Order: sequence, then C-alpha cells, then structure tokens
Amino acid sequence: MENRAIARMLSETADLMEIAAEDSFRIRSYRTAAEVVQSYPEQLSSVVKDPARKLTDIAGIGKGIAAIIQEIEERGSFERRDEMLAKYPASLLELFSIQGLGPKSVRLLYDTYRVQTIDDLERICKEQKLRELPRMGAKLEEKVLRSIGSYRKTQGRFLLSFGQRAADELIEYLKAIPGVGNVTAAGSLRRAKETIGDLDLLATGPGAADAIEKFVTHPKVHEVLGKGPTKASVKFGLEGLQVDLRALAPDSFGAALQYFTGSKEHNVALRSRAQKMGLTLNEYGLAKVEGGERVASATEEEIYAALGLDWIAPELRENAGEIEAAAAHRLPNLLTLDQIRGDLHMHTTETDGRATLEEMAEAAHEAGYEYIAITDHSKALAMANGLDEKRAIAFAHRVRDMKHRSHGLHLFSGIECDIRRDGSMDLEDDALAELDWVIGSVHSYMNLESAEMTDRLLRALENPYLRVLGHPTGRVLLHRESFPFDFEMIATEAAKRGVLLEINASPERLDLSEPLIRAAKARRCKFVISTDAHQQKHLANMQYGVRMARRGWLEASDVVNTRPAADFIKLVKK
DNA sequence: GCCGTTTTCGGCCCGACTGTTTTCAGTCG
Repeated sequence: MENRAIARMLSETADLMEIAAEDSFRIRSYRTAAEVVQSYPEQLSSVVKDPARKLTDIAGIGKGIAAIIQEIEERGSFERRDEMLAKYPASLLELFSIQGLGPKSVRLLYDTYRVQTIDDLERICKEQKLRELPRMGAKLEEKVLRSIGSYRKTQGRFLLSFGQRAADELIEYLKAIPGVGNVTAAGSLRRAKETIGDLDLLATGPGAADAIEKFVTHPKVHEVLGKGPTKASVKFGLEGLQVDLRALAPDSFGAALQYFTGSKEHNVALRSRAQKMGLTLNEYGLAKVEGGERVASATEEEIYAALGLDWIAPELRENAGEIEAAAAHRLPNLLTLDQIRGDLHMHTTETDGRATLEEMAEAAHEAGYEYIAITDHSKALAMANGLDEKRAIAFAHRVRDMKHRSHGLHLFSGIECDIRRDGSMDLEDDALAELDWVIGSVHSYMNLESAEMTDRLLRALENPYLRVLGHPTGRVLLHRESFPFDFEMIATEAAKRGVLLEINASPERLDLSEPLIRAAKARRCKFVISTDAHQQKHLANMQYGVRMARRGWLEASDVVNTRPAADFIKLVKK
C-alpha cells in the first residue's frame, strides 16, 4: 500500500480514538507516525519486504506502529482501526471540519442524537436541538450552521495564489494605517503550502490596535468571527477566506512570526528541543524555565540561534528533517526566484494560449529572462487546436525566425506533446527531431490502473527526443487527484535517461508536490520549473513553482533553468 | 505509543478565546 494511504489510515484512526477519548499521548503517537509515513521519501512497503531493514529505525515508528504497518501491508487494515470503525462510523470524521466542534462535541452529538453526517448535524441545528446539550447554546448552533454553509461552498481550502493575492491586498491596506509598522503573513501561506485553509497576518507598532479596528471594517470583510484587543478573525471576500490578524509588541515579533508560521509539527519539535535545553518557547519568546528570564524574542534568527540552530526557511518547516539539518549546519542552500533564467513551458495563440508568440516573447524579455521555450500542444488535444507534424515544424521555423527581433532573448522551438494511452508520442519521431525542446504530458485516459499508467510513462521515457515529463502526476488542486502510478519507478527511469521532471508552477497544478520532489531528488533526478503560461501574466507564476521547489529542498544546481544561457544552449544541442 | 546526555519508567508543547459558566471545558491555532 502507498505511504499516503497508510498515513491516512493512521491519522483517521487517531481521529476516531480522539472521539473515543483514548489516551491523548497515544493518539499523538499515531499522528506523528502518520506525518512520518506521509513524508517518508521511499515506499514503506519496500522497507517491509527488505529483511535487512527495520521500520523501527525510522524516528517516530516504534514496535507498535511497525506492527500496525506490517498488518496494513498484509491485509489492508489493522486491528485497532477495525475496532474503532465498529464503534464509530467513518463519516464522523467529516464533522471535524466544522468550526466549533471538536472530538468531545462530535462524540456527544453521536451518542445523543446519532449525528453521523454533515446533513444530520444541519438538521439537529435547525431543529434547535444542539442548544439542549450541556455547554452548548444558540450561538454555537448558529456558528455551526454558518460553518456548514462555508464548508459546502469551499471545502475549506484555497489555492496558494488566491491566499497570496488576499494577503497582498490586506497588507497594503493595513500598512497605510498610521502607526502600523511591520505587517507580515505567517502560517501555511508563508510556508507555501499548495493550498491554504486560512490566512494569518501579524502586525506590530503603536498603531497595531487601530489596525484591528480598521481590519474588521475592510469593505471586503463580510463577517467578523471574533474580535479582541490583540486578535480578530474575519471572513474575507465572497469566497469566505478566513483571515486572522494579530497585533503584537515589536519585541516579541520574531517569536510570534516563528510561532504562527508553524507548521504545528515543526513547532512541537522545536518546543521539545527547547525543553531539553531548559528553555520554554511560546509566541512571546524563548525563556529559561528556571526564573523565566527571556533569552530571545525579537527576531526568528535569534530564536533559532539560541536553540543551537541555523535559521530555517519557512518552506522547510514541516518537521521533516530540517531541524536536524539546521543543528548540523547542513541545511540546503535553497533555490531563489532570481536564480531562474528561463521559462520552458508556455503556449501561444497557435494553440490554446491567449497571447501571440511575439507578445509572449516580449513579456519574457520584460521578466528578465535569457531564454524561453515555446511549447504549444500537439494534435491529440483537438480542443486546443493542437499541432500536427506539419504545423509543428512550420511553427518551429517561425519561432526561430523571431530570434532576430527578440532583444537577445534566446527562443527554443518546442512542443508539449501528448503521451498517448499506449505511451507512444502524439507526433512522429522525425517531427520531434526538428524541435529543440520536447515536453511529454498526459492529458487523457487519466483513470487507468496504476500498472498500466506506469507502463505508459515508462514507454514515453524511452522516446529519445523527450526532454521533460510535464506536470507528472496530472493533479489539479481542489479538483482532481493525481493519477495513480509508480512514481519512484518513473523517477528512477527518468534519472537514468536524463529526462527532466517538470515542476509545473501553475497555481492550479503545482505538480510536483514536495514529497515527490524529495523522492525524485533522492533518485538523482534533475528538474525544470515552468509556468505552463497561457498568457503574459502567467509568467509571474514562476514564484509558486520556485516555492514548491524550496519545499522540496532543491538548490539551484538541481534545476536546469537556473543555468546561464550559454550553458543551457549547450545542454539543448547535445 | 514513542523515547532516552534524568535511558526501560514516566513523561510527553502551549496559550487565547468562546460560550457557557460561577470557575472552566472545549476548541483552535
């Protein structure tokens, strides 16, 4: 079974154990194990099969969880999970996404009214029965109903790009208030998770209290969820993104930024480390347990330093090895946006792009790039007016002719060629041979069985003209899951054949995700980060691809489009 | 259930806010 599926079983069982009010430390162990399994760079099934290796060598997995993983591999479930599911239906887990309800309330609702689903919950609230339960009242009833509404509308997640735009707008608004100093986004946005659940903003300065007042009256704020002297929560925009603003004293800004950036797992590990050093860490600072003397608080750098750590970039803060690396001064020298010198996947009006070849080249020049590849679709995408052999070659000539008029920007003629169901390429080899840059992508038959999809991709990798595997998993965030295939096998084969893996920077895709990037890097894959732009403004999406790469611990040397033009041209000609 | 520079038992991260209380449990981040 895949790591992701194992992790899901562990964390769902933890949720159910929480409803059953089992020992909280045991539950935490299950959650930790789920995290570890989820981010483990190799399939655990292969560890289980290898007699020379032990699951218990993985930190966070002891005898108990190792036995559970073994059992999952053998029969697809494990005893405690079965036991829990016999007691409580799995549908209860969905109730956790409703604000105001935690495990205690879910349990009580189930025991009292047999509430199992969101629909049940909605009915109970509408019948005003929730308020009859102890410690619950009319206000909670309303809150739950509102939360059900927004849950249904959004499923509670937003694209990173959406969060970034909301953050930019609010930060500009708040900074204009007199006396407001620093305003910064923290949370999952700062860590560049591909989707975010809410937005955390931090403000300092003498005007920070004013900022809270002004914040809740912003024209796009539709609902104020809560407001105190130091914190307010609102629903922002029609989409109902929850935004929290906190007013902070400047001398604890670093501690707050660290604390609210998370992740939760990173912070738990950090506080645990602090504790071993006789220190205690909270959102106000790092202090000695004995006497309470404050050791560090104003900046993140001094807090990490006081814990014996190099400063850790937010994108790495997932408790996935970054703390150990920081302690050993072995953090990667992460890729930065300004190291990117070209964009190697974009479309034009020749197929389904919205801007002409000339307009895209102009925009790329303005973005400061040294080179780009024009990669329109191949004929299988009839809907997009995809290119057949003849048109592809003719268009390639036009792209090459552009060189004289492109301000020194180097243009590569390319194609985003469909990988057919059987793994063959959508264009004949002799046409592909005419092009500088061939991306192979799956756009159809995405519901094949894993084995068939893996074979399909393996066959595609055999094509001698293939340079890049485009958006490798096919996922569309909040809309479509990755198609199933053996990623490790494909990554291994791609590395062997020198085929690059694309990190597609389109905010709807952000494909690859961070665990896959790390797994591929471990197999010596090289990467290209591309925007898949369909119009000029999409070129700016490069920032999101770079941030995904950073989450995947990539350095400039892992990413080919950091190379200077002269180097890159040599790589293409080879 | 995990873990060990206090090592096989006994601890395990921390504080604010809310709604409902009359001193606090539960939720949230």
